Amino acid sequence: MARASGGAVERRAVDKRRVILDAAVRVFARQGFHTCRVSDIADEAGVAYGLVYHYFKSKDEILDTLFLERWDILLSAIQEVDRQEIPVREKLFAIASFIVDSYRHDPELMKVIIVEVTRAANTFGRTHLAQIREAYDQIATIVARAQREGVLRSDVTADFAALAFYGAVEQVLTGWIFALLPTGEREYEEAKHLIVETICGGLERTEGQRPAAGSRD
Amino acid sequence: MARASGGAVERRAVDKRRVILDAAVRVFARQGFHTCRVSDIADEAGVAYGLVYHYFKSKDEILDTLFLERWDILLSAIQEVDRQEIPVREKLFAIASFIVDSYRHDPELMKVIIVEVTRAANTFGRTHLAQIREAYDQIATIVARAQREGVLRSDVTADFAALAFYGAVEQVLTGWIFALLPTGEREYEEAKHLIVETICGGLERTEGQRPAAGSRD
DNA sequence: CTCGTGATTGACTGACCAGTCAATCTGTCC
DNA sequence: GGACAGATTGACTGGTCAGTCAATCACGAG
Repeated sequence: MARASGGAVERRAVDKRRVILDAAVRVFARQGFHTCRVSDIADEAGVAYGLVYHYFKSKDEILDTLFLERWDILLSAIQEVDRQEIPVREKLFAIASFIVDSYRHDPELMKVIIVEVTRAANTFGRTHLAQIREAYDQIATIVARAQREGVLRSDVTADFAALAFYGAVEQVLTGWIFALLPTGEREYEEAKHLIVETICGGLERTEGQRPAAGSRD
Repeated sequence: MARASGGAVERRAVDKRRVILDAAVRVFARQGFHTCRVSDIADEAGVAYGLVYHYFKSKDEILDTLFLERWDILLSAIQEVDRQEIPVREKLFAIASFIVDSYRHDPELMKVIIVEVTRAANTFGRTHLAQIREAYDQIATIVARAQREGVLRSDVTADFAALAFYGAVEQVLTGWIFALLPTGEREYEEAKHLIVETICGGLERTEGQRPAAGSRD
């Protein structure tokens, strides 16, 4: 199937699959995975009900696909960041930036991934626990190296540090998703700095560091 | 109904309601709210199907009740902590302790609250967003006061600090719930310190603070 | 003993919806 | 043109379950 000559056919086929996936993002974001019907996705995509099952084995597989597509990109991005020869703080900033920018670029997709998979570890995320853990582990690796180099304190375990970092990021996205936090270009940039500042620098006022972003004493 | 003389009747009635609620916790924890059937709860409680609807308007109302009961206690606990005249760090430690101990005392209930409500803001938590926000706000208030007193830095907003703190706590509980993190008495105690240490002190190695692993000031 | 009220029972119903499938369409290849 | 393959359609089925309800029970009061 899909011989070299059949480019046009295959292109069209791939497109419909994509159309369905994109529609699913919108529907999941709007109604939630459990609440929506497969027919809602078909309607949103402007295709017949049955076509959804031509391209996907089940409703679950659609969410699955959406998550894995995006999570793989995230994992690659973290690895890429880790390869660079820059200070931890910059690595963490780069990771926070990547995730925040993902949200900026496609809030609906990120909403689905966070709300329906990452934060729904019971229902659906269970299947993907390994993937999610992989992200934690990569971050922990970055922290552990910095600890060995003496840049980060060692009495907070790397695993725990990764948890706290990821927790802050997820919490911020969740805040945006449910409008607990104001959104906007400025807020996105600010959040990146705040996350890294909080996790690396800590909340307590110290002598050494007071970079004060336009602040007064 | 429930005349003064009818103590025994009322007691029995209240008990069955409680039996159903407790059974629901076990069932929700084991199978998840969406996956379980009302008949599973009835079976677990050892009562007839219909009795569940005698005490609760709907399946949702059971989860509702469970969440609100517990969340009210949490909110009171935070307020109580805030009333005390102790340093921020100790206040945050007390809050972290309360939540960790809640988990220690009743992991199934906390699992249900975290997984099915708090982390499931889309499906169910939406109804309780205001309650959840209330907890954030109370924490933010504590941070804000400490900022005014000059104990905490002011370039990280109080709202954001609360988010990061709560995020760390929730992330740790989630780690325990899904066995990403080892559980046990020692781990529970350790977690309380790590959360506060990370959020207040930050991950970076500094001159002033270096309370090596086992020690306390 | 009898009445009444609330507790308790579990069979039943009505709605919903994921997934199936047989029919039809579209385009390619020879 | 004919035949084949995959794309596309949407009506239909089968199973699931939340919630209802009429019947029965348990017990206190008079």
